[in-house]
Parts: sequence; structure tokens; C-alpha cells
Amino acid sequence: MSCLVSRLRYYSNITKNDEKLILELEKEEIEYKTRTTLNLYEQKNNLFILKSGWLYRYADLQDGRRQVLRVHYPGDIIGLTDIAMCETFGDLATATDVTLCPFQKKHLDKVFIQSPRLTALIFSLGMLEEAILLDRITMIARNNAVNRVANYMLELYSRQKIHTNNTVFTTFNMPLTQDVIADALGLTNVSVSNAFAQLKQENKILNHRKRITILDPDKLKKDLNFIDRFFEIDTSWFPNA
Amino acid sequence: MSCLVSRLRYYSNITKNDEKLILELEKEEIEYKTRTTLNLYEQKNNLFILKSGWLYRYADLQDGRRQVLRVHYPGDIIGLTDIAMCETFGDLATATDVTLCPFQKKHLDKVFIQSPRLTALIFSLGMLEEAILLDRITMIARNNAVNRVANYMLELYSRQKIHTNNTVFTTFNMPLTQDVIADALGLTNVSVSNAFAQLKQENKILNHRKRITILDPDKLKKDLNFIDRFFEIDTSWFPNA
DNA sequence: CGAGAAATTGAGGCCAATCAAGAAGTGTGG
DNA sequence: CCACACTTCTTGATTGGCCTCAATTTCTCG
Repeated sequence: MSCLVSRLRYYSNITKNDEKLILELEKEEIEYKTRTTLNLYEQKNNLFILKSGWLYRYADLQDGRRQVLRVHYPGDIIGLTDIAMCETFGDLATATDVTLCPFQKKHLDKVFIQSPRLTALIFSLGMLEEAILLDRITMIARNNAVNRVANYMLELYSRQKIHTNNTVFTTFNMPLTQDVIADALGLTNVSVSNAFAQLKQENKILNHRKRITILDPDKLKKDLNFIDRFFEIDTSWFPNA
Repeated sequence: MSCLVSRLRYYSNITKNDEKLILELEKEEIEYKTRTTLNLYEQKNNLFILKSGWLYRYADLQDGRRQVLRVHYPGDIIGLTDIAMCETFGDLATATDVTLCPFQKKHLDKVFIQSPRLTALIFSLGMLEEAILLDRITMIARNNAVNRVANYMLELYSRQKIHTNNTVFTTFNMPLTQDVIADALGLTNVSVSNAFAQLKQENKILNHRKRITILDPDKLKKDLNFIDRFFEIDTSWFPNA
């Protein structure tokens, strides 16, 4: 039913009550068409659970360029990053048709009070995201355009594996335009296009009509020193309650 | 007494019991000399509270270069990022003499069980760090060398204000070498040196003997579109318990 | 004071940005 | 099913900023 619940279950066993806590946050649903920006998001104190589709958060820069900060997949909790801040930053835009479950920031306190274990799990997923951002900083700071694009495709590949319970093949949907990829990696659409051309020529990655094929993921991971942090988390320290 | 407690107090009121929970984590103390790497860190399941000094986490890359992932200040909890992972990543090195309080990951569960409010506060500080990483990604991806260095100095300036309860002047200690700054920003030491030279020539930032002077912080912040996320966090949704 | 670390300065090369034009793909209405 | 408009992608020529390599100076600390 709930893709957030199934994602949480992927990492750790959760109780009936934990599940109820999550489902209560998913009561309301809103749909958005592809290629729209969410003005709803301007409502403060709202978080979202993403039920279906892809969307991304971006920031407009002074000079008219923009930076894509994060891409979200079904089962993601959107807005945890600015839970700490009085004002949100960045806007949200849809890359496909999307279904969201909005809920008040305030309603999270029930989770913190009632289930230390679920709290620890959500906390850990947040920290995992942070580790991935550190990886991305390294990647952007130290890799050329081709490796950045290849690395990013591996990240999308690994993410989809978790979000779909390992039922993903080396060919998968990738609805992001090259403009979005460029803005995520600090490149231009021209460089992204050239990078894909080279990856195709080297028989590493094919992209055709919003579908990506990674020909030999394991070899590519090794060549790029790609670390798959999505595979598992350490639950050994979690409170039992 | 405890700089972590005083930092937490900066953001929110905490109870006597919360304070006791923190102090219990700070029972043990270890000291390290400047310019050493911490092999202790290889012990899994250890987190640290930084009592005094600066240290940074870095990752060695395949080609011999390295990426500085994060710089830590007194009052920081070190290792939250890899709390989610079975294996830690990156090494720690000291930039000054340092005093650390190591504690077992497992001991965090007491915090999660006994104090939802303290948990929410630590959680929020983690999310704040994440927001700052998103800012840094934007900065690295989209700014030239001079702006990157200037932006980073503003970040250090803002951080020190929080960690020292606003008693910081526009001149402050900055013990990082230009090699470390370069590795944090995806530059070379040569570029950092050139950037400082230009910032000095433009009367924006002076650096002399590990001391930084920002001549007009407010103007510089405005010019660089620098967002100070350290100033406050939103505690409105915190559980009261 | 002296040795090692850190910072400065300069010359040359390379990668990605920019600008621009055209091709391919997508979606809508008749 | 086709025509048309719009978005997305491709390809090429030029330019600029940062890296690399290297030599020298300045700083730091025992």
C-alpha cells in the first residue's frame, strides 16, 4: 500500500503502531501534472510523502541559472531538510505526473514521542542522505563531465533498486531532461549531451527516449569508485521500544 | 562547562535531564596533537563530541587527491553522518590540538527513548547540516574560485558566531591551511592563494598568519547571496516532553 | 638558527562554458 | 493521421578559467 512503509520495512522491521503512525501522515492526497512547479509548497510547515512520480527541488540563482538540489522518488519524505528552518528554501518541480501526501510539520512530534525506534529509522535515512550529499560534493568537485554523468546514472540506478524492492533491470526509466541533469551536476546541457555521446561510444551507458541502459553496472561502479550507500543501514544501535 | 550543551541551549531550552544525558556522553576524554590523523576512528560504532580545537574529515581519492568533507568545531557531534552505515567513510585529521569525548553509538538510544525533545533538537541540527551541504554543492557547482573562497570564509565566520555565543569579531582565527581549503572547495592550493590575493586587492578579505579579517561581512554576504543558516532553527514543532 | 611546511608567483595546456544553428522528439488540434 | 509549434537534444567553433608543473619566498616551530 504505502511505499514509504515498504521502504522502511526494507531496512528494518517496524511495528503495527509504527505503520499506523505513517499511514496517518498519508491521509491526504494531491496530484500534479508533469512539468509544473508547486506553489503549494510555499505553505510553510508542510512536509510531503511522495506516493508516485519523480520531482526535484531546485534553487534559482542570481544570474538566472539554477541548481537542482535533490531528486525525489516514491517513498521519499520531502522537506525533512528544511524541518530545521523557519523558512524553506528552493522550489519543487515535477519531472513526471506526481501524487503527494502533504502533512503538517507539527504532526511529526507524535512519531518522536510514540516510537523512538521509528524516529531512529527516519533519522538514519536522513543521515544516509547526508552521506550521499558528501559523495556528490566529492564527485562534482573532482570529476570531469563524463564521470559525473556516469556516476549520477549509477546513483539513480541504485536508488530505484531500493524503491522498487530490487526489481529493477539494467534498463530503467529516467525521465529527467539533460537540462535537469546538468543543473544537478554543475554542468551545461551541452556537456551532458557530449558526455552521453561518449558513454555510448565507449559502450558503457545508452540513453534513448528517457530510458537508460547501464551495460555493465558492476564494472562501471568499480571504475568510478562508486559507493552504493542505499544497500543497507546499521540498525544495531536502534532502541527496541 | 560542556560546549555541546551550551550550543544546544543557544537554539532551545533543554531540561536538567537532557543536560545529564549529554554529560554522560562526555565522560571520557582524549587529546590529540595538531596535524595527526585519528586511527582511533577506525574503531567502529564510536561517535565523538568535540570539546576543543578544529578537525576535519576527508576522503582519499583513487588518484592521490583528496576531498575534505567537513570541518568540525567545538560543540559538534562527530560521526552522526555515518550513524546509518555499517562502515564509516573518510578519515579524521586535526587542524589544531584537539580534545574529544568518544562514546558508543549504542548509547544514543537513551536519548531517543528518554527525551523526544532532545532527539528532535539533534535531528534538526543534522538537517541543518544537510541544508548547508546543499548550499555548498550550489557554491562548488556554480561559482568561480574567488567566490568559493569568499563564501567559505563567510561560512566559517557564521559558524564561529554560534559556537562562541556571538562573541566573534570580523577578525578571527582560521587555522586551516590553503591545501585544506582547496580540498574542501574542489580547487588547488594555487587557486586558493590567487583567490586570497584578489580578495585582498579588492579590500574584501585579509588573511595573515592564520587570521582572517572580513572587512564588510554584510556587504559581502549580500554580494555573494550568502545565506546564514546557523542563526536560528525552528523549534515550534518540537514535542514538549 | 635551521629545516620543513606553507604560500606565492609565473608559463603553458586542457576541459568545459558560451554562443549559435540545426536536427530530433513530443504534444496538441484539426 | 497529419501539420505545426515547442521542447529537447546534437554538433561545431571559439573563449576563458583553473589545473599542472615548477621555482622561489615566507612562515613556523623545535
